[in-house]
Amino acid sequence: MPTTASRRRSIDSAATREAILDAAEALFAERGFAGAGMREIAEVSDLTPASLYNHFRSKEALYEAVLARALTPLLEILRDFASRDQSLPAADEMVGAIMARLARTPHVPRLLHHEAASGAERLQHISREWIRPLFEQGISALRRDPINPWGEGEQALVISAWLHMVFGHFALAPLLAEVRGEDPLSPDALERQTHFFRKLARLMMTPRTPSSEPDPTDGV
Amino acid sequence: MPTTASRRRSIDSAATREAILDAAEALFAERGFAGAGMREIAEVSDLTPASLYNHFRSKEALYEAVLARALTPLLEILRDFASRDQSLPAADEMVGAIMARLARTPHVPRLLHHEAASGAERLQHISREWIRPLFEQGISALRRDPINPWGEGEQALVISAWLHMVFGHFALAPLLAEVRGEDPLSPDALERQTHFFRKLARLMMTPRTPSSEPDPTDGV
Amino acid sequence: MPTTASRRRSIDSAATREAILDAAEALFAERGFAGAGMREIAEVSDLTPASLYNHFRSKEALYEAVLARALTPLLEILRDFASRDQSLPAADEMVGAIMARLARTPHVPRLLHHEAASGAERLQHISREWIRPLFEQGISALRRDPINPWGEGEQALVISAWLHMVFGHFALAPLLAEVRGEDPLSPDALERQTHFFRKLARLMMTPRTPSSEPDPTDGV
Amino acid sequence: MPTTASRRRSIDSAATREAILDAAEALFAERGFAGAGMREIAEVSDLTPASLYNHFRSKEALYEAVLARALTPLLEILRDFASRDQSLPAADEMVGAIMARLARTPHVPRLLHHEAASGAERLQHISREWIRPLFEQGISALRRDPINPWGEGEQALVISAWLHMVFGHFALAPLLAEVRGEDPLSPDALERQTHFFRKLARLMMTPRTPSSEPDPTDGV
DNA sequence: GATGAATGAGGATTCATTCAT
DNA sequence: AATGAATGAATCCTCATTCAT
Repeated sequence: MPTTASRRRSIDSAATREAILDAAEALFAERGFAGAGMREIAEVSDLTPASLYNHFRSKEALYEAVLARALTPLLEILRDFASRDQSLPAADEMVGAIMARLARTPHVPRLLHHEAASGAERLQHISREWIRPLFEQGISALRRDPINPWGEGEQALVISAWLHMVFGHFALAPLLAEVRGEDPLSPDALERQTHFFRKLARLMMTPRTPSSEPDPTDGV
Repeated sequence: MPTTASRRRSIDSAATREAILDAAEALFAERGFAGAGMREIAEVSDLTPASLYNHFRSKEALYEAVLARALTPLLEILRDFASRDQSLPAADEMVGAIMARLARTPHVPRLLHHEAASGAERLQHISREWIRPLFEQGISALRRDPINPWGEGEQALVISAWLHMVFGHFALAPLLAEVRGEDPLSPDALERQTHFFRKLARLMMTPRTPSSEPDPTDGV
Repeated sequence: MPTTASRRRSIDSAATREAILDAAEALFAERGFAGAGMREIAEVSDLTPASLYNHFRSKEALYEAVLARALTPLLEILRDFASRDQSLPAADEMVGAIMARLARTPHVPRLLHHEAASGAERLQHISREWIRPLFEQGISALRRDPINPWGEGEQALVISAWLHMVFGHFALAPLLAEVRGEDPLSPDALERQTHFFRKLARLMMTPRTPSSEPDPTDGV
Repeated sequence: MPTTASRRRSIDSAATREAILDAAEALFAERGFAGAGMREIAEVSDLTPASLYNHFRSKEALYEAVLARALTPLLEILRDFASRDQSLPAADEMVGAIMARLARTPHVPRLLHHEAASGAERLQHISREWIRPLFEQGISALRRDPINPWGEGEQALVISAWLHMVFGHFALAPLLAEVRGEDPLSPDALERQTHFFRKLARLMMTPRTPSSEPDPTDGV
């Protein structure tokens, strides 16, 4: 049974830890692992660089804690969906929920993009621990939908495409904002985007209308 | 008229310059601007760090040279497509050609992702100079296609989606390789991916079949 | 009159203090003052660095406490010998007793070596307080032995030589262990060493046999 | 064939390297590995800390270079003696020459003392590379002297004793200076010390006069 | 008496860059 | 054009120490 004092201290400590994670998440997302400095993270957290090390053993450890905290909720959403049997297209709702979630932590996709590009050691860990489950849940949801037009070999490509579209929307938001002259993360824009995704999802899940056009052959 | 010696030296110099750009492109793509070091770039180019400065004024200048060299061909492809009037869905071929091009310089999308995530000053320049034209060409191509099912407000979203899917395929390749257990950049995988993109493009350009499902309303 | 509780606490405290001194002695001996860290000392003492400061004002203070605790018994042995009048070569027994004592605290000579090499401020204190008495007792013992072959000017050198041999045996033990393939501090090795020292002591105290060899002249 | 310029640069570089080694040797000897700071070494060498790394990969590498430069001449003296067959006691001259050499680089013994006390990994290397040869040469010299009074098991102890006396004289010089009120490294003191060592060497090599005293038994 | 958290000073090392050669 | 050496600034991190609890 913790004493009042120790409970208080533990609460303070947990708050500080979260503050550090917040600062680190934003900076790592913005500048990548190498580009974000402990000094700056400390400044944003209202601490001295030395103090960070009372909470995280190293920059690496801090980074991993950021990733874990950021990715866990996503995985839980996926798991939640997988556990329910849904008659309406799974992708439709899945995307909606994830959009809502990512809207609250838009740094996550950027973190993932940085990581993905790096091809570094850490990537393996992330891939196995977080992304592969995400894929598996997505593919199994696809399989349960009997009328979708995609063959066995295309399912992974469908999931990848959604991964790119959803995560890309958030990760490339600064770029899109510049180009489109509107913040893609504003509530308004997000709603339109979600709407678009749903429309696209239904399009992608529609049983193939036997088209008269021949399948074009690539000259790639 | 340059002497033989000076022309030779100039050729050597140009070759060295390209070697540096190659090394820098790979490293900037892998680790971002901050994460790539001049020392390492020099090593890969078989030079001393000091020598890099005989070819580029600074790390910044080198980075910009890398971006320019990488993005120019893409833009040219786009311009080329825009100049021709094409009856078949523009997106279909555009994607095919860009896939083929990116397959040869897979670093480019990663560079762009790093840049996009940063939200830094440089982003403005890139956006205006490179991405906005790319968007405009894409949208104008969409508009010229009279039967596509997307409303005026959705066109930018369609282009964005394609940007995410195409660039994401290359930029997240290391991650996808881990997850899918297959290199997404292998010729085989690339062909399947292109095929998938074409199928999807036709799907997305198909005139809307009046669906019986009501348009779902978001609870986002 | 202390209460039971307070006496208990005081005993605990004393025990903790000793534990800290033990840890510190070992680490200072191994790595010198600068090389030993409070963090490590705390770990070995099963405490937090902060807790050390409940027992010692500073690292300096802890170091001095270690020295005092380590050197006092040696000085007492010396004093004890000086107080008794001994007909048999003083050095003989003195060495034996000191060997036995040092065998129990082999860190002491290493501490002294670190200190001696440093030439630092602290050295003065140690020298005056501990080493000078040791020398004086040794020299006065030499003087009381009427038949030793050493002139007045050589007495300090004799004592120095013994200091080096005895302390060196313990201080350089890790090195000797490596070289000789045997731990010089094992009971067996220590006994042989003591035996050797006694033999040498008798040799050094033997009255000079008028040698026919001329005193060699140095070509140094 | 080096150009004039490159030869000049190489000479300058070598001089700088030596300057760094000089500074490092003195500081490592005085304060040990942990106690000596790169900043201070740089200051003494009239350089910036960063510049040190143009000449040595790390503090460790610098330290090892210091040790190598310091110990090599000693080993050569030893090897030289071993190669000559000498009728007069080998130890006598060996000690003289080494004293003369150490008088010129009095830091070496202190370095060795620091190392020896540390029991660290590096010790193995030093022991095998430098000290063991020194021992072997010494013991083989002892063996070649047919009349010395030491048994087979005592030879290593004799060598150890000399190691302690000779190296101790230099390593503990700051302490002895304090205690004896005279610098043991002054030319005068060194000559007396060498003389003493020679006298002692002859004493130790004297064939055993059958003493009537019984060999004392230790009560250790 | 013990400790978790905080910190200023300093640790070694790397950074991008310059310049004489 | 190429480079070895030099460097100021910054890197991550550890240090001894303090203090509220």
